[in-house]
Amino acid sequence: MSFSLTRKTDYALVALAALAQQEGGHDNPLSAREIAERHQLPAPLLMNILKDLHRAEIVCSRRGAGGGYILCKDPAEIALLQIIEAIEGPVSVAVCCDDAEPEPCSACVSEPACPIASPMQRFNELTHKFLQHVKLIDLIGDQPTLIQVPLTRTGMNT
Amino acid sequence: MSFSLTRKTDYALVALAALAQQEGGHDNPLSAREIAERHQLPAPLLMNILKDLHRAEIVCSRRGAGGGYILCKDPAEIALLQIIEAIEGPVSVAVCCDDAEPEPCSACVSEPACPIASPMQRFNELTHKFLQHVKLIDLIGDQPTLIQVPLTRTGMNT
DNA sequence: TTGATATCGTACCCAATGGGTGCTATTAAT
DNA sequence: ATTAATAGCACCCATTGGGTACGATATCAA
Repeated sequence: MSFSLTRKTDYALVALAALAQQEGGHDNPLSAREIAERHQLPAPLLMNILKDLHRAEIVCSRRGAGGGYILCKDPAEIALLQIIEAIEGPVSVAVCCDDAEPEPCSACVSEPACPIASPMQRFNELTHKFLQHVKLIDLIGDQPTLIQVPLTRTGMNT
Repeated sequence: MSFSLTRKTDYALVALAALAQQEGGHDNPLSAREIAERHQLPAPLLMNILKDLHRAEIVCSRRGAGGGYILCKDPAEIALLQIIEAIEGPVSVAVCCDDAEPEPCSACVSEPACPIASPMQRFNELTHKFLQHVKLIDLIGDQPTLIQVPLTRTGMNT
């Protein structure tokens, strides 16, 4: 079940698609409740999700009566990576052997040249680039998409 | 923490990398215990993982004394999708609105044209193609990689 | 034939976390 | 002032991923 979007991210995409289709721009925000009712989603949860999207500056909000959310960026500018990280936190695992990570994995402790490091780093790289290339518009727009993910070598410079 | 490989898949990659580097082919299998010790992984868990890889026919096994596992395919032929699915089960979520799924999601119940369907289907499509394009050799080999993931439109034929 | 070494299958346990709720504070329109 | 909305908490529960245990089976070697 891993390596798939969580349900919360699903909901986020639903909400973002709704916001993208909403007409009227800044003068016509869409409330969380409205979206929830329209798509039969649990309202309080969707509220939390929209809060997260707001914190990540993917959507703008207007409080008070008649308020709601609006998409403050172009759907072609919003990468899926942003959305996922807004909802679920940083996308990465096995950051071992990474400079940012002080604690190396068990394999690194014993091995001078950790054999996990590069495969894992490479895959994380790939995934990041992949998710950065996929934009919101690719998922809700009409045009077909071509994603190119080049993997330049890092580390393992034998 | 979602949309990342689980630790078990990490271990699987470690094991597969070890098997790929193993010399001697069918006459020189590598035991689970050997791999576990070499990389400081929990042995019983790694055994289970290798069992899964065997069930998925990614590795071949030889029982008994002097036995172990060998990579029975070319690392250029093994897609990451196979590995992940072998360890963690089918990679897909929100299969709603899919023919295979009898129970539609909440949104589909209410909406004649489910707005989630296509974004989710598209993303699953993308992810599948992505993971099919990434081969084991891409993660353990020396050459840089270029992954191209074309997304042809499906559904939503307005 | 016996023992040692492996995998094979299955069942089980525990901690982490994703999915979901509730409450209070704040902001804005009427 | 009242109502309608978001903002920020803190909390709960069921699922599942990470890890263990054990008995069965297969193979090599003495």
